[in-house]
Amino acid sequence: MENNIIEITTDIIQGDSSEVLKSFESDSIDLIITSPPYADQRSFTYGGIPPEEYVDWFLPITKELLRVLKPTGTFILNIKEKVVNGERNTYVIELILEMRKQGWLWTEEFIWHKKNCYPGKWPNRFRDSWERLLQFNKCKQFHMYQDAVMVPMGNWSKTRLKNLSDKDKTRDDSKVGSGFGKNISNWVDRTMVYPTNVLHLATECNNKNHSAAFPEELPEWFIKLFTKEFDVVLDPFMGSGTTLIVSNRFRRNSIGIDIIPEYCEMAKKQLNKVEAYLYEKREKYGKVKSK
Amino acid sequence: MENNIIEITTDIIQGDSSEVLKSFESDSIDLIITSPPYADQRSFTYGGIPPEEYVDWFLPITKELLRVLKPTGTFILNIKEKVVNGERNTYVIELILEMRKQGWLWTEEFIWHKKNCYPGKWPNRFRDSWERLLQFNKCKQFHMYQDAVMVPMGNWSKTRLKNLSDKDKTRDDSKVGSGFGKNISNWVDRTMVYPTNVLHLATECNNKNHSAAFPEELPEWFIKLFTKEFDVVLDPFMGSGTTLIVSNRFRRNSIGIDIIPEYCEMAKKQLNKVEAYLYEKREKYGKVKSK
DNA sequence: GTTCCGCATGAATCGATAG
DNA sequence: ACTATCGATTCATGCGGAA
Repeated sequence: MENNIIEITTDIIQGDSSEVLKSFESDSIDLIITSPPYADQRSFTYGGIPPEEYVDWFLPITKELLRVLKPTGTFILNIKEKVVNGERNTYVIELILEMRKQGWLWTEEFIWHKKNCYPGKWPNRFRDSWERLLQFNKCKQFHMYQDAVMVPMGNWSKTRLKNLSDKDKTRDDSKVGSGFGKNISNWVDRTMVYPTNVLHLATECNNKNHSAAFPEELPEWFIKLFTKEFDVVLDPFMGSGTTLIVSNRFRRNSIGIDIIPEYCEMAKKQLNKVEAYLYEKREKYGKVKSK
Repeated sequence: MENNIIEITTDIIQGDSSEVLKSFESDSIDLIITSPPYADQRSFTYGGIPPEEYVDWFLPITKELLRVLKPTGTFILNIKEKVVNGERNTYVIELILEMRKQGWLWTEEFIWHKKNCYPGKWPNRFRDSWERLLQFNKCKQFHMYQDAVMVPMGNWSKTRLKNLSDKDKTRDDSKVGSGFGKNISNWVDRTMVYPTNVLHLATECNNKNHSAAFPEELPEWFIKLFTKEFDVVLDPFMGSGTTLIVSNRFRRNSIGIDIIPEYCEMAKKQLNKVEAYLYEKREKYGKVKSK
């Protein structure tokens, strides 16, 4: 058979996830990754849910997510409890317990260490520089592609990660052995190492309007770790669409849902840019291989 | 009044914390910092508690801890849930919820990022390189001395911390009051910054036998942050006595409890070494000022 | 089939030493 | 003072075998 282009589909659905998801087929999603609106007492702009209602608000959605996820799939939930009345609120840990009652397995908790976190100073509290990345699964036997997220070891990682475009990454990795001679030959044996469950990423999100945006590296890491090409990624709180853009870039199908029409528009615009860019690339570099 | 030596007391009590603590005076402790035996299904060597019994086992102790803590005091709990049957067990988050019912405030959760974590490779899991440091308080108005844990900014921190042996540290700190003050105050403006709630420490403890040891930097950080000189520090699961040794070094009174006689002996030996050393120092550098 | 325990497997960073 | 080695350190999991 000849090589042909397999289209990567990227769907944006405007609506309430708890309703929209009901029309989804069961066992159809490979990875759910999302950063839901955090509980917030004050700003009710973007679905700001009061902390005490947060669990009840979220559970109907996680119930549908459990249904639509493939048995081998994974659900990554980026969340962090707010300080309410001088205390860390408990809605996140209550949510974990309730989700387990629904049938979710709480497989792991990754830490996202935000290297440049919000500035500020308080008399009885330091700056909060980490968030939870809760991993939930349907079954113990889920897909995990660990090799896809190996990182350069030691101090190289820092200097290297600074100035790389997307393409430099792969090319760099394959060419490391040749160019620099003896210095590098020491490293060649074991340049790449497995990461741990602590992620060090700076929080640089392009879309400052969205209240719950994460940097592209975050969905990228989990998309590489838990999906392969042509798998389906779902973000039930799409926001500005970072998850979809990254999915598209790495040739994963994706679906984004958001209740706010403006975000859907914004995500569409972003995607059009990306797709135009990708189309150019295809023309330039030839057609994409089918799987 | 003349300068005179105020003795720093360091008490070691062999026994079960849930019983021993009952004889303690209420509202008498400034800081509780401890790393209790983690739940473990398998090894019952050091009070290995099965996960499903962990909360019930711990709650009577936290009840007493709440009583003996000063209203302005803090309780730091170093803990991490094990993987049980492919899932992160929930005993830690259940413990948080139950402790709040006792009256504790869950003020903050620090992350201890263990830079050199346990080896291993598993098909569906990366190495676990972080632990929780849960901060509990009795009242919202607790003592916090943020300036005491400011860190040199940028790369200096690394290079400085590298070259510090234990002796250098003590010498540093004992001299801070006198000669070096001015120099430091110059730097404070631009080189010292407040830390965040993520601690980066390597796990190297001198006492290899103890199954529940943390590195000295950990209690050091919290002792500086939450106590001043001559305050009282309590470790209800003393183990090899790291908390007491550090308390002593920084001129805090301390009390350690452990159920295992061998650990009490070990801690006493360690302390004797330290005290002999300190005595030498005093002779050399003159008497210690009273408060 | 269950559940239990023992044991082999397992990776990267830090610190000190030497060049 | 910087670099490159070596050696030491680490509160784990999953698997298999036994009860």
